[in-house]
Formats: sequence, C-alpha cells, structure tokens
Amino acid sequence: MNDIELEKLAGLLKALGEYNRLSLVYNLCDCQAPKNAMCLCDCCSIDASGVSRHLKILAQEGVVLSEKNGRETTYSLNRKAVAENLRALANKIDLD
Amino acid sequence: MNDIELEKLAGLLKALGEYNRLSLVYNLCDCQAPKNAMCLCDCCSIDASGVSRHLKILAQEGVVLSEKNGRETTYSLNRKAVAENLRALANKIDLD
DNA sequence: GTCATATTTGCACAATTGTGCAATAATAGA
DNA sequence: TCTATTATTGCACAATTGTGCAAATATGAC
Repeated sequence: MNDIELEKLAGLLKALGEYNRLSLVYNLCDCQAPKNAMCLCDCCSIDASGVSRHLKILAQEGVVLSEKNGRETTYSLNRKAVAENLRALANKIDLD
Repeated sequence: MNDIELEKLAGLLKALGEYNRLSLVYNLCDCQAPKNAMCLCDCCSIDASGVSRHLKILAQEGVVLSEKNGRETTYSLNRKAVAENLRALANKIDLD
C-alpha cells in the first residue's frame, strides 16, 4: 500500500467517520431503490443544504453513486466498492 | 444500531480516517510485538508530540492498546475489535 | 410564460483539528 | 544524587469542518 492509496483509504474512512454522513449511509443500506436528497433529509437533523454537502462528500469519496433525474438527484450506495475497502483493511489488521 | 452505537462507530472511523493515524495503524499491522512511541515516530512525518496525541486518540477509540512499561509506553493493535467493527459495517453495506 | 419543487451555492461563523515548539513529568541507569 | 531517555502537556496558530440561512439554479407541471 503506497502513500496515495493510503491517502485515498483515509479519505474514505474520514467520509464515513462523521455522524450525519454515517447516518445517511446506514439509511441507504436498507433501501433497494436509490433515494433522493429530500427523502434522505429525514434521517438526520440538519437542513437540506447540509445534507447536500454531505452527499457530495460521500460521492467524491466513492461511497455513494448519484444520478440526476430531472430536478432530483438520487443516491445509492456503492456497495461493492465500500465493502471491499473495509474488508481489505479488516484483513490487513486481522487475518482470519 | 442505535444512535450511541452509530456515534461510537463514527468515532472509530474518524480515528482511522486521518492519514498519519492510518499510517500508524498500518505500521502496527506488520509487527508482532508492541512498539513504543519513539519507534512509531519514524513512520510518519510529524514530531513526537503529534504522534503521542494521535496514539492517544487511537487508544481512546479502541484502535490500539497501550501499556506503560517504565518510561516507555508500548502500543499494539486491538486487532479483533477493529476488524470486527469494520467487517460488521461491510456486511451491513453489502451482505454476501 | 408562471409557479412549485428539488437541489446547490455563497456567505458567515463557531467549533474542531493537526501541528510544532518548548516546558514538564516520569523513570532508568550511572 | 545527576543525566539521559521517553513521553506528555500547554500554548499558539493556521487550516479545516459542519452548519444555517438566504439566494440562486434547475427543471417539471401547469
């Protein structure tokens, strides 16, 4: 693991390591279909602009995938990628 | 997963989500025996006080275990606990 | 076109964070 | 005792972060 990859992994963990963002991720875990931002607003205690910014960060770090449909943007978890990164780190720390 | 647990998990991820701290963790991954702080200083570009603070944060979040032996404190990864948390999140995100 | 809905952005601000340097504490060894 | 080593803490400061509010943007519905 080189510096760049480490930096990238740190970015992912940092994105997940904020309460409201992790709440968004948990919320998205349980839904099959992508959700729009308004819908995701309900799961955390901040206003729409804050949710928008958090979703942007999550998208930048590859945690969520966003798709613009007309006037709404829907978000879904980038499940495989995120899980893979987390498992790789877990295995590095503790092979079983 | 209730709010408290989510907060705790966010704390763990946040602790891991900083470049120098993640470097410390990676460094500890590869060593069998606990390392002292001076030794760990070599793996990141900050001074001893910074390393001390980062290790304190990692210890608070349960990432590392510390043991005071005379004038040195040795650190080791809390492997099982950290890996378990990461795998639990990975499974939540992408059950396979 | 107008209006309503969904989202983003600009601005401000308080709070937190990461860092270095110097001082301090704690302790082993002479 | 004195000295060297290891680690932590106090202070300062720049940078980043999370947030709300208001304005702006985009687009669908009419």
